[in-house]
Amino acid sequence: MKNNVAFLTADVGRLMRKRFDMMSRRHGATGAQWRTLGAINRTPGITQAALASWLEVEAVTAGRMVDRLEKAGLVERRADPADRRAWRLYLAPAAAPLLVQLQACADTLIADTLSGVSEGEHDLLLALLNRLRCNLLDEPVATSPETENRDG
Amino acid sequence: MKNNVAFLTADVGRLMRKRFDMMSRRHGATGAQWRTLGAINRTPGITQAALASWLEVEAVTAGRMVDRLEKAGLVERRADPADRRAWRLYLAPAAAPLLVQLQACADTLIADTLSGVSEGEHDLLLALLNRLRCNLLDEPVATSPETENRDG
DNA sequence: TTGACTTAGTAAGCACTGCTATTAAAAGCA
DNA sequence: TGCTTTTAATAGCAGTGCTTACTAAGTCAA
Repeated sequence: MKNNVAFLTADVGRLMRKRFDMMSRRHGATGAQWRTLGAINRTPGITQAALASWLEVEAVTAGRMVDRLEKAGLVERRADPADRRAWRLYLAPAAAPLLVQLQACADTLIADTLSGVSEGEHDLLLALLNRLRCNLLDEPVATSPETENRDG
Repeated sequence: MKNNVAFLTADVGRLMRKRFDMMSRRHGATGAQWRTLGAINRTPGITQAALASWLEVEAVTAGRMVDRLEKAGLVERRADPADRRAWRLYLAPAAAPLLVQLQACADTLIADTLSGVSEGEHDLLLALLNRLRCNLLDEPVATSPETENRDG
C-alpha cells in the first residue's frame, strides 16, 4: 500500500515542503514562493503565462502565487507595452537578499534528505525522477538530468 | 534550478495526483481519498489519530478527510465504547466497489508513469525514495521497500 | 480525590493547486 | 473591415495540507 511510486513521491515531496517551510518561515517565504522568485530572477520580465509554463503549473496557480508575492512586496507587476492583457514580472529589491537566505535553507534541506545516499545513487534518482516527470508531461525524456532548456 | 530532488519529487507527486484525479473523477473520488479508504479498509475500526499516523499526515488533515468521506457516504464514524473522545472508522458499503475501480486507475497511472523504466530501476527508485522518506521522518531506514510495519 | 499532563478531535485560518467560467485583448482569416 | 478563434489573466469553488488554539476526556501521580 505505502510502497508504490505515487505515494512515495507524494510523501517525499510533501515532507520536503513541510521541512523547508519550517526552516524558511522566519524569512517569511515558502518553498513554492522561493521557486517562483527563482524563476522570475532567472527571466526578468516574464509573463504569468510563461511563468506558469516554466513552473509547470496552471496559469491560475501562477497568477495567485504572484498575487501573494506582490502583496508581500517581493514582486512587481508592470504592464506590457505591447500586450494590454499581459503583466511583466520583476523582482522587487527586497527579494534579492531573501533568495540568498532561502538557497541556504534549500541546501540544508537537500543535504539532510540525501543523508546516506551516495553521489551515484543521487544522480540515478534524479535521472529516474526526471524520466517520470517527462512521462507525466507527455514529453520526450531529456537527455540528461542537467538539461534545462525550457525558457517558457 | 529544476533538477534538484525537492522540485522533482514535488513535481512528480503533483503530476501523478493531477492525473489520478482526472482519471478517477468520474468515480467521484480523489487520490488522497482512495488512500484513506485503503487505510480504513486495511484496519477497520481504526481511530482518526491512528489513521493520521498511518497516513503520516496531521490529525487535522485526517479528520477533514474523514469529514468529506463521511459526507460522501463512503465512511462511517462510530463512537468508541471505551473512549468517549474517539471515533472508530468503518467503510460504508458503497466504498467496496469504488476501491476496485480506483485500484484500476492507480494501476494505469503507475504503468504510464513508469513507461521505459526497467524493473531493476523501479526497485531502486522505490528503495531510494523510501530512504529519503525515512530521513525526512527521522526514522531508521526500513530494511526493504516492501517493509510495511506501521499499524498505527 | 484532586490536580497536572496527555490524548482525540474540532474550529479557524492560511498556502498551494486544480477545475470551470468569464472578461478583455490579440491574432488569424475571409 | 469584420468575424472567429486563441490567448492572458481573473473570479469563484473545492481538495489537500499545515499551524495554532481550543474543548473534552482519559491517565497518572501526589
